Amino acid sequence: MLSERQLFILQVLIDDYIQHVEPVGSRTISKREDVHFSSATIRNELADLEDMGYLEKTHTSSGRVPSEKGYRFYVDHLLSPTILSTADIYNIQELFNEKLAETERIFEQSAKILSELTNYTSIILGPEALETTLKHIQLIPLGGQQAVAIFVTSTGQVENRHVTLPGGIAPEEIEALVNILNENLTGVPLAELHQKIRDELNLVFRKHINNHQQASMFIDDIFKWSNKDKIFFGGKTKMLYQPEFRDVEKVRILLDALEEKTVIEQLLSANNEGITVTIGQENQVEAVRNCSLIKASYSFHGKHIGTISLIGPTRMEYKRVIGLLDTISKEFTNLFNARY
Amino acid sequence: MLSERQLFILQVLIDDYIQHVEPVGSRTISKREDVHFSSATIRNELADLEDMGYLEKTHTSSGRVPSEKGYRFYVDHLLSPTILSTADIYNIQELFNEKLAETERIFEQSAKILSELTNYTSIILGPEALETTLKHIQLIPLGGQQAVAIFVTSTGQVENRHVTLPGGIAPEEIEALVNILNENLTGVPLAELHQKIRDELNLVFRKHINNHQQASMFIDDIFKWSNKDKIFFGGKTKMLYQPEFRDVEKVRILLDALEEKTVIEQLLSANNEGITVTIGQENQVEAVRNCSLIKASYSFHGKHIGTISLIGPTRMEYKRVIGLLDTISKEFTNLFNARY
DNA sequence: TGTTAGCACTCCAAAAGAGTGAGTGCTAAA
DNA sequence: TTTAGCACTCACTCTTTTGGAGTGCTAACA
Repeated sequence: MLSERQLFILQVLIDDYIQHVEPVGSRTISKREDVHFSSATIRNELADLEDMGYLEKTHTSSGRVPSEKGYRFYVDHLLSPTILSTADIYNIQELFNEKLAETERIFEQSAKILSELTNYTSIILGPEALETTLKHIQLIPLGGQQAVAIFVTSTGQVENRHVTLPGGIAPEEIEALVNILNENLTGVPLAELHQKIRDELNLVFRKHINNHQQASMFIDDIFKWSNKDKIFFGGKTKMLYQPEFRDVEKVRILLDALEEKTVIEQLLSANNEGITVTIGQENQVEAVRNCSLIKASYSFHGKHIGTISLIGPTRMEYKRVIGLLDTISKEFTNLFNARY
Repeated sequence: MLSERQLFILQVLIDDYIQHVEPVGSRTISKREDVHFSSATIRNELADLEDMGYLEKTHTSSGRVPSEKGYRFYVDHLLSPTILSTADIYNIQELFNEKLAETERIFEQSAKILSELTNYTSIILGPEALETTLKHIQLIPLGGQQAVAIFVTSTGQVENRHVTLPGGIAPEEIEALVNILNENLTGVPLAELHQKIRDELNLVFRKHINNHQQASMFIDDIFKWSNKDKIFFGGKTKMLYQPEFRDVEKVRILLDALEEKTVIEQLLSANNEGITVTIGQENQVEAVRNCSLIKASYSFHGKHIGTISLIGPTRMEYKRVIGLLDTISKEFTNLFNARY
C-alpha cells in the first residue's frame, strides 16, 4: 500500500513529467513550494516507488520516469475529474452551435477540432449500421444505362452507388421495383437488409415483375453496398509535434498502422460505455504499444453506436483529454437523439 | 551548348543521384561499363557542367549533385518518354477494371494506388463545378422538420445537405417546390445555379407558391452549398520514406502546408493541358520549394475539368512518374467521357 | 590537343577522449 | 525518521584524431 506521501510524490512526478517530458529528479521535486522534505527523503521514496514498479530510470544515474504501471495507477486513482477550461468549453460550444449541414461534416469537424485542442491524433467512428435503419432509396438515371442509387439512413447519412441498369427490364418496371423496395425496406436496420431481401422480397418480385430473375440480380448488385464503419481522422500528423516521435521511423510505423482499417477496427472495437483508457503495452496492436488510446462512446436511443478516440504518447495530458472526450461524446449523443 | 559527352555524363549523373541519393563522384561514373574515359577526364567535364550551373557541390571536396537547373534540363531534354513497366501497367489496369461503384471511390483509389506505386504523395482534384451540370434534386424528409437535400450532377457525383423545413409551408407545397426546381434547373451548370434561381425562379415561385418569401429563403438555404473542389490525397505520409525528409521538422512544414486548402488550390490552380513539371524554387508555395510537383490534366467533353498530381523530393523518378501520370490521366478522361 | 596518371589538398563523418553536471545510493549524524 | 554529505555513474557536449572519398592542378603521354 502506498503512503500518503508516496501518493503525493508520485502524482507530482507524473504531472511534472507529462509537462516537461524529461526524467524528474529528487531535487526538482524538493524545490516545489508545497514540498517540505529534503531531496534525500524524496530519493528514498522514489527508490521505493521504483521497487514497486511505478517508476523507471532511463539509466542508473538519471531521474525517474513513470512506468506504464505508474500511468495506470495515476489514471485510476490520482486523476481528479477536472473541469474543462473555459477556452476548451468555448471551442466545443462553437463546434456544436455551428449548424453543420451534412452529417459527415460534423464528424470531420469534430475530429479536426479535437486534434487541434489536444495536439494528438483523433479517430472517430461514425454511427454503426446495427442501430441505424433505412429511410429511403432512390434511383436516379444519368443517361444511357447508368444510374445512381441513393440510400438515406435514419441518422441522416447519405450513401450512393453507381449502377448499370439491366437491359432486360423496362423503365416502368424499374420504377415499380424501387417502389417495392421503399415500401418494404423503410425502417429496416441496415444490417438486416440483405436477409430481408432474400427472405421476403424475392416472392414479391416474382408476383409483380416480369423478368424477376434479372431484377433479383440487379437488386443484389445495388445492395452489395459496404455498410462498414466510416472512419474519420483528425490531425493524423500531430504526432510530429510530440518529442517522443522525433524519430521518423517511429512516426512511420504508427502512421502506416493507422492507414489499415483492420488496425483501427481492432483498436476501437470494444464498444464499452463511458471512457476507456488503454496505456502502452495494454494495447492489442503492436504498432501503438508506445502510445495511449482514450476512447469515449456515444449513443443513440440509449445504445452505443460509435466511438470517439484520441491517440497520443503514453505521457498524455490525461486530465484534460478525458474531460474533453467526455464532453464531446455527450454532445454527440445529444445531437443524434435530438435530430432524428 | 553542351557536347555529346557532357549530355551523356549529365544524364548518367542525374540517373545515379536519383537512384542513390548520394553525391556522385567522378570515379563512380568512370567505373560504369558504358563509360570509356578516365575519372580525370570526367572531373574536367563535371567542373564545366558545374560552371554552367547544371551541377552543384555540397562542399569543396564532395561529389556533384544536380542543381534545379540540372533537373530542369534533364526533364526538358534528357528524358526519353519511357514506356511503363508491365507491373505498372498491370496495376493501373486493375484499378480501372474493377468496377468502382461510387465516383468518390474512383478518386480515392486512384490517389492511393498512385502513391503506392511511386512512394510519393498524390493529390487529385475532383471534377470542377464549371463543366458539370445539375441532374436531379431530391428532398427526403427524416421526420420532424428535418430533411436531407440530395443533388446529383451530370458526372454522377452525389452531394447532400441537411436542412430544416420551413414551418410556414405545407408539405405539398414543398413537393411542388422541388418539382419546380427539377424542371428548371436540370442541365444547368453548377456554377450558374445561383444566378438562375435569382433571375428566373423567383418569378415562378411567386406564381405557384403561397408563402413565396419563406420559400425563397428556404431555397437559398439549400443552395448555400459549397461547390468547391474536392481534394483527394493519397499517401500523405509517404514523404517519411524519402531520405531528404529524415528531419521531422521538414515533414511537418510540408504536411502542415498540405492541410491548407488554399495551398492546394495555389499549387494545382494552373489547369494546363498535358503534363507540367514544377521543380523546387519554381513553386509558388514556400513550403514546397524543396519539392517537385508533377501535374496532369484530365478532361470531359474536351475541356479540362480536373488535375492529378504527385509531390515528392526534387530528386524524383521523373521518368516513371511522368509515364504513370500520363496513363492515368488519360484513363480518367476516357472513364468520364464513356460514363456520362 | 585531348586524355590520363599522380599527387597535394580539402572536407565530412565516424571514432575516441575529456570535461561537466544532474542525478543516484549509501552512510552517519541529528 | 529525516537529513547532510560524499563518492560514484552516466549521458551530453565539445574537441581532437583519423580515414576516406573526392577535387583541382600539373606534367607526361598518344
